[in-house]
Amino acid sequence: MQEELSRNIKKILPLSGNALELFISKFKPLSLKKSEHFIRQNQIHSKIGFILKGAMICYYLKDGGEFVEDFSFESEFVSDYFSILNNIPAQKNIRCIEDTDLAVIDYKDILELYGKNSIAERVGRIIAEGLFMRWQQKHKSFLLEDAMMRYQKLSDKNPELIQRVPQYLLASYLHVQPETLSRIRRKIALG
Amino acid sequence: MQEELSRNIKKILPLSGNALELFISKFKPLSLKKSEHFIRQNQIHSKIGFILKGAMICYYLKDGGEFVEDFSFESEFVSDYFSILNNIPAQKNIRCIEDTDLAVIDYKDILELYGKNSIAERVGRIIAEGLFMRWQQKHKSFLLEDAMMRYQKLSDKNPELIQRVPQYLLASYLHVQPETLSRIRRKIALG
DNA sequence: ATATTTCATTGACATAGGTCAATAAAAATA
DNA sequence: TATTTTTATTGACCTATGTCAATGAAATAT
Repeated sequence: MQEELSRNIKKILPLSGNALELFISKFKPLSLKKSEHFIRQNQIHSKIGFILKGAMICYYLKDGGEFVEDFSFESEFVSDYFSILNNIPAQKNIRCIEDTDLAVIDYKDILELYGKNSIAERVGRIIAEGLFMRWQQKHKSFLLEDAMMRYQKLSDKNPELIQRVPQYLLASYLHVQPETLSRIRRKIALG
Repeated sequence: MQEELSRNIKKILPLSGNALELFISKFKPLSLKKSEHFIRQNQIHSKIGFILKGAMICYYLKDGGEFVEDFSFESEFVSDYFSILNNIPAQKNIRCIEDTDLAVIDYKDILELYGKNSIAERVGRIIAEGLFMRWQQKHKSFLLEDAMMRYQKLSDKNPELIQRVPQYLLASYLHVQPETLSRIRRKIALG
């Protein structure tokens, strides 16, 4: 697993040599079946997963309903980073929507790395900056675009996702009802 | 200005001694009148302001309309950090809604600091983590709460803001029309 | 101080999206 | 493969919120 992990991590983080090896060595493999949870709301945890193969969703539970916040696929990290940083129980759920292989690291190992290796601190900053940008853009799209525009942009930018994800979850992610997404799709299909 | 700035920065960033002084020394004062812009969409820039006194809004222009993303007050930073990090022209506008005194630093000075001072990198990480958390929570509230709930939580958490900001801008921030916010307020007042 | 402009409120009405129910299609399971 | 469960589509209807217009209040400028 470590070789595959190393190869994939190198692609997305500016790490090499000693720092990379030290980082990689802390990961442990974890395989989950479709519909199994990696993290559940209210659970204490500090784990961060890296997806080697598979697909997952992050969602909030509210009034018995699921509100999808995000999808994650190969070579992406999954965690409730907010709750880890604040040292509080998970605020959200992370569940597999396909059989999934993960490499899992504990946040305390990352904190240790921050102490040991000066490059780690910089990588931590760059990751956090990336997360900030991603979430700001997400908020921007909710502020400026309606559901149809969000759907069209998503299917332009990430057509695979549309295929890979059930439509009722995609609807939740776009913040409309499944019926509404179905009507949006029909409207687009007709032109 | 530097003394006042130093006092305020100390409150919000884990900086002291040399690192603090070095950081503070790079700021330049700037005073803007109500309705003047600090940053305009499409403009090239790399400045970050720290509000000493006053109030500002960040907003996007789309189809001639203003979409308010955020308000900022004393002891808060304002910038289009996204465009700075990506080295692209500003994506948004930042304008004073009161006469405002700023201390302004250029991002290149911060980059320099990252090289010189190991603590700076950590502060940069912590700031970015804070930004990530803030924007993720903002997105979460749009996903889980309606405009009335968002208004109520905001006025509980930040009653001063409600007083200080014109209602039509607050409406835009909550992503409803001014008429709708007016009706939300009436509904709440009646119970 | 007065005039002018901007902002907040309210009503009437239109419309997008939500809800509920039925059916069809697809996927999972036996 | 057959059966059952889950998901997608469609129609009818309802409710939220947007739009437009009028009025009054507040802020700003002269």
